[in-house]
Amino acid sequence: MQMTVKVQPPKTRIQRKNTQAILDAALEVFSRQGFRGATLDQIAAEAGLSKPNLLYYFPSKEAIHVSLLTELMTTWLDPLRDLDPDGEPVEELMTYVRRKLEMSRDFPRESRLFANEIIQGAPRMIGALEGELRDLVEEKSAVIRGWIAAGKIADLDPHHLLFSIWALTQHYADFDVQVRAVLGPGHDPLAEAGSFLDGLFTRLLRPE
Amino acid sequence: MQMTVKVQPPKTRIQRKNTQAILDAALEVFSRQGFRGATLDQIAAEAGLSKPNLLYYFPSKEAIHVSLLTELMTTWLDPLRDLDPDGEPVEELMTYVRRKLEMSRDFPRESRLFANEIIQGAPRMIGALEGELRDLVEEKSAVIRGWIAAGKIADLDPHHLLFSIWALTQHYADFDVQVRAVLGPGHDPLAEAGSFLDGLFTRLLRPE
DNA sequence: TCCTGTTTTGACCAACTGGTCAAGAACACG
DNA sequence: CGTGTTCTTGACCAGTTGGTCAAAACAGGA
Repeated sequence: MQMTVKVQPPKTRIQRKNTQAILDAALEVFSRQGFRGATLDQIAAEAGLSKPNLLYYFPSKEAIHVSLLTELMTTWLDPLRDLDPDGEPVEELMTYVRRKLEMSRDFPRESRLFANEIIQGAPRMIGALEGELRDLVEEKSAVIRGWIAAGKIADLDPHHLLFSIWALTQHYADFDVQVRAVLGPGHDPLAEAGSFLDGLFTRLLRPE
Repeated sequence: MQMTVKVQPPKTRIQRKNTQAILDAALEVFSRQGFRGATLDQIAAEAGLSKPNLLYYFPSKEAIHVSLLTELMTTWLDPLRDLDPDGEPVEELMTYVRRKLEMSRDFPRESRLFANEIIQGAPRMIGALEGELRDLVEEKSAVIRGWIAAGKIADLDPHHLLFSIWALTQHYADFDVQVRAVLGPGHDPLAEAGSFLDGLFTRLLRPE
């Protein structure tokens, strides 16, 4: 029966290959078109499979989308999870910024998938945002407040500090087209962003 | 004939009222669902009109979308246009930041419409981005470089400075759902963002 | 009041959408 | 090689989509 296919990690070689191809194709299409704008035909074509074949591996369009979002939520938060309370404060935060920017460079489709979901009102993620994400942010905010109290970094609202890191790094993935249009050819947006954000957060975090 | 309706600003009272209702409804729907995800039925329902009646005022779904984007492009760039080369540099840039944040507060749907279009790869806006927008950015970048050379503000890449302003302010409109989920109840995200960004850009722009 | 131009709509259409199904093709393995 | 399982697909379906059209309802000036 089919349950095996979706509940547990795929077993056979073919299953592994095809579910991966489907998720990859779906990421491509969903990240550009959003959930409603994407069609199973597009995803099937992109994956090099027939539409009924897609639906052999996933029970519905929604299931593919949810599968992507679930996987994303975990890996997306990893860099923040790694923020070490016992590390050197400025260095810890700068590392976080750099890792987030690397993710914009290496996984722009994932970033756009996420952006699409949020802009839509996060119909399938609101739970995770108010649960997992909120808890993690609360935990790390406490750490940051500790650093501030210890005079290690400037006095900034931890929530909005995190928002600013998200906004500034994800912008280079989500608005990539605009960034490139404005910069014109002969630029490496992500490399430039690297040194710009390095300077920005160095200034911002430095205690008075 | 119909041409009159769309080419020139509507003439009769009814035309003015209905085209406005349509554009407003379309903004609501497109900004949440993106172009492909939005349907004429949704827009018609939101506008309180029948679908054929929509198509009496606009020749197609695409025409409504283009109409919104065109209007948006102008008003969206106004604050940047107002950046005064002869003003006090830090004050000019802070004013720009504040106005952009006000737009996120007062026109979040417009911000999301724009974000949707860019994330999709800007199929209907790439021209404006590489033309109008790029030219304006180039002009203002020169102004900013002048301010830097005069030692009035810190030495920052003008392009990426502008990107950072866009990213930080629009984040509060586009990712509103996430911001509220993380902050929880009892917060006024936009107000807090106001003072946070004020502090951020004060530190950032201050010459060493 | 009547008449002309404007506005509105029900009925309709072809293309597309997510999803089903039964039957066939490919595969694994004794 | 045979056979049970996994994989693949063409044909199909009902609901939705953008868009058309002719006819009806309406507005407002003479």
